[in-house]
Amino acid sequence: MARTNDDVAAVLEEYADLLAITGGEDFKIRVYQKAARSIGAHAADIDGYDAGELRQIPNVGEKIAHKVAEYLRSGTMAQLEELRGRIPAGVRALTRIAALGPKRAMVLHESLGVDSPESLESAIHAGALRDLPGFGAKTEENLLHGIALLRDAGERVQLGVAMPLAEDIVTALKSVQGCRRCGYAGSLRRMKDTIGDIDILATSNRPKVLMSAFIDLPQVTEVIVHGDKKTSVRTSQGLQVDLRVVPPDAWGAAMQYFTGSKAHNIRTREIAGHRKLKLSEYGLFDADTEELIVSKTEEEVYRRLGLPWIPPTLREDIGEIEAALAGELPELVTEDDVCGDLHTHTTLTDGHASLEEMVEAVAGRGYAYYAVTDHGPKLYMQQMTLEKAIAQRERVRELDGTSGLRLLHGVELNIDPDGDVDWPPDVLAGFDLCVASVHSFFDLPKDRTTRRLVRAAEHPCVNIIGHPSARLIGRRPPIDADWDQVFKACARSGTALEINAFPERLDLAAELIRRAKRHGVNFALDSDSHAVGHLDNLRYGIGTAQRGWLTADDVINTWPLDRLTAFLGKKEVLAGAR
DNA sequence: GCCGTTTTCGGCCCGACTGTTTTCAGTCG
Repeated sequence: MARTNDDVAAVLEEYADLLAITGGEDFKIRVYQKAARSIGAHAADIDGYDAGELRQIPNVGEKIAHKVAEYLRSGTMAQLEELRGRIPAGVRALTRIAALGPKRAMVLHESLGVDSPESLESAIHAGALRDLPGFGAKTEENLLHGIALLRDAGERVQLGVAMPLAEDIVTALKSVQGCRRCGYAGSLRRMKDTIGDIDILATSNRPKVLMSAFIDLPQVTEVIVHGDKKTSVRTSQGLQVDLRVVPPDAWGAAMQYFTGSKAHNIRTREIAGHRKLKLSEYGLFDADTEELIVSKTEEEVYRRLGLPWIPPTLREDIGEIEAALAGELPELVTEDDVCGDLHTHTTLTDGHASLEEMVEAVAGRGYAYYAVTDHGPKLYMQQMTLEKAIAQRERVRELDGTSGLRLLHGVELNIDPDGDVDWPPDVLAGFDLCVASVHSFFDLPKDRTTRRLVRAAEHPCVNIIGHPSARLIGRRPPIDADWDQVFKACARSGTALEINAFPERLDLAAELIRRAKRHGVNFALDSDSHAVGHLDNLRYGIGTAQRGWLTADDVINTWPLDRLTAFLGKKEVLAGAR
């Protein structure tokens, strides 16, 4: 479910951005950002809260509580509207360009009238930035690069944005009279890391009623086309949503068709052709007589093509058809296989929930074990110290075993440019597990980045390389490394690669997961939670792992605790033997 | 604008890099 909290957090972030662009006081901006994060991280849904209840949330004081209460009542805030009136939306979009913040965005707007990434690109090509103080040749180059990066992300939104929206729409449509079945298809069902538009499929004996209900949904701001079989709308986030209604008996064939991918469908239609069959969204037909053969379920459709049912996350025509024909489809890892989370944070560093709150939330998830891995001291802004880590460890030991949960005390180390990490081995040996991640120096030459990651992987105490490529979808490209060398080092040294489930990371990405798997690497599927609500993000990591063709056996946190601890302990044994 | 006191005002995660300057603002994590 898309939560009110997320809406409000987005609105407060927008307000903070607009304050920053208009030259607002730094501390004031930060307070709005902090309040946005606190509300986003607040465990309960704030829908219906009054100002008094809102004030109970950390970093929400009198002023912000009233603004948020106003938003909850009326759907907007007067002061936000005032700023929106002064600053074109495109100027805020400028700050999404890497290395361009609010200050220089405003300079560009005020002196050159730049009001979108596109107009900035034109201005650069026209040489308009040459005479602007503070903008040199290198800056122009960086800005063009940033604009290209933004364009590559295009109009697509992150999986973590599209999924809750699609689920809300499906839930709403299922309750409409006459609706028999409803579900999402397309790249969302294939769990791609970004989504261009949402495809929703339904069967109904009253399609007109369903379509009317669809265009009346509160999320809809624009109707693009409106018919009985297909209706397309745009939502307040600018995302297009297509609803297609098919006859009840065509559900399976339509689901297969609209799930795609296009490349996968071309292959399935080819196979149909070879068998003198014709496959469309309405069913599998005899090519000569046009007689319907099957259409009710996807399983039937695939079976009549001589194939087992192929999981949507594999349908990219990258070998799944061949594997299916050979009976060698992988038994994909599922959320039910996961026994614990191995990378999470608390308020000791940059998390928003205390150790106790996180543990309590996890206890309800049926995990067998759970690791707390706050940042090490090298991430200076977190102000971690060994004393704090040891105090946390004592508390972890006290809580261990409550609610049947085995607690592991870990740390997320920072990998420096040379591949070194925060603490010496004798300190690290005191942790149950060490995640090590890249948080800075993203632009090192490829050979240096490779050495850096290989050294980290070969460190006797590092068990998991966290978010290995350090990409931020639409904002920062992956670091450049000779990945095969890195994967070999991980396989050799018994270091797992993380699949970080945070929607803006999804790192490793599916393609690199497949490559790593060929080297025999193990993986850790982690939420990297900084709040209770983030624990649910794990499902996006599951989708990514499935797209990487992983089975439960590939993933160390599906293993029982004794096998996991043996894996974590093996590194030190290896190190001791050296 | 929030928080937490030394209770009504002062401090607010800290350090480093980049590109532009000629001593630093802007941006980032």
